[in-house]
Amino acid sequence: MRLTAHTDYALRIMLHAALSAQQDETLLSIAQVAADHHIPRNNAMKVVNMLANAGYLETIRGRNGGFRLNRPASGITLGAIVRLAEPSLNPADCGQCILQSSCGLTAMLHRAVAAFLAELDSQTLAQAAENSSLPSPISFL
Amino acid sequence: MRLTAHTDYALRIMLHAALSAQQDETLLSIAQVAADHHIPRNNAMKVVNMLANAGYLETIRGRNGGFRLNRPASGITLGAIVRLAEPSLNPADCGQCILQSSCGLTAMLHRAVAAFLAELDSQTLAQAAENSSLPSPISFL
DNA sequence: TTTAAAGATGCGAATTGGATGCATCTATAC
DNA sequence: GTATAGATGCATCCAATTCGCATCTTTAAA
Repeated sequence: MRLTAHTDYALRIMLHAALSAQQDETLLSIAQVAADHHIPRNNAMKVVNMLANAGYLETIRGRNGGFRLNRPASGITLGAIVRLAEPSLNPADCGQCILQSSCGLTAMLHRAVAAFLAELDSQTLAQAAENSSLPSPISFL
Repeated sequence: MRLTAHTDYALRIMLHAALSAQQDETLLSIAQVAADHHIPRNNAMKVVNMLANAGYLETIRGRNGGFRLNRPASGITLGAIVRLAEPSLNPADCGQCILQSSCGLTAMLHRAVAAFLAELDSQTLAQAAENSSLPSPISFL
């Protein structure tokens, strides 16, 4: 019953981007955000890339590049981020089970996952940001 | 977003025990159930032990021993089994996060997990058994 | 036009939780 | 007393995940 580290990172990075967007239009650098959150730089890159490919972030290459939210935080749900980042949303692998189709558990598990995601779908990144704040200074080596 | 194999096994074994209890009072043997479900015998033992220690199963040692439900299937929820078997119900490890207490995500994640478990709490093993049936013969090598 | 900064991407190593097997012990029926 | 079946601890293995390295592309500044 755990999310992968990538999903965790994705949520943090998106929240960070949302909080940053509240203040100004400056770009965030992957390296800086990774350092701030103690996330390995390469992992942060992969997560930012994934989020950018999905349209949630805008990335600008080259010197003075970086990334920022690509659309309003009010239009992005936490559920969407989790769905994107999580490699599997099947709590169990029923493929080899002898009960197969005559099993009352699978339907139940699906409903439980649906409830989990529904809860996350009910809150937007903007709402999550309202209840959050970045420590200042954000970089406190 | 996966349950561990042990949790999966626990659900299957409990369902199996419930279905078996519907028919007669005979004991199930761990070895047999493990073979039926293609679960490694040692793992099945550990799961049965865990379930027995938690009071869900009764185990009888020695020759002609085995196990069976220790209380009515109508009084056991799927949520209870999952809570028991799952080693962690924290979808993310927030321990080292710089956002710490000023993070709007943790509360949300907790609510999502709560929704997941609530859904599983809403159905009993007896109800799950109603929608299930063991293949016959159960051992079909 | 050269250089430096910053993102993009693929590959492979390393780690770590989980799963499995082995050995041994205890209990009980026959 | 012996065979069977569960109880339990230890050791090993395995695979998903995580992480780092190397290399490439892009773009702004010098």
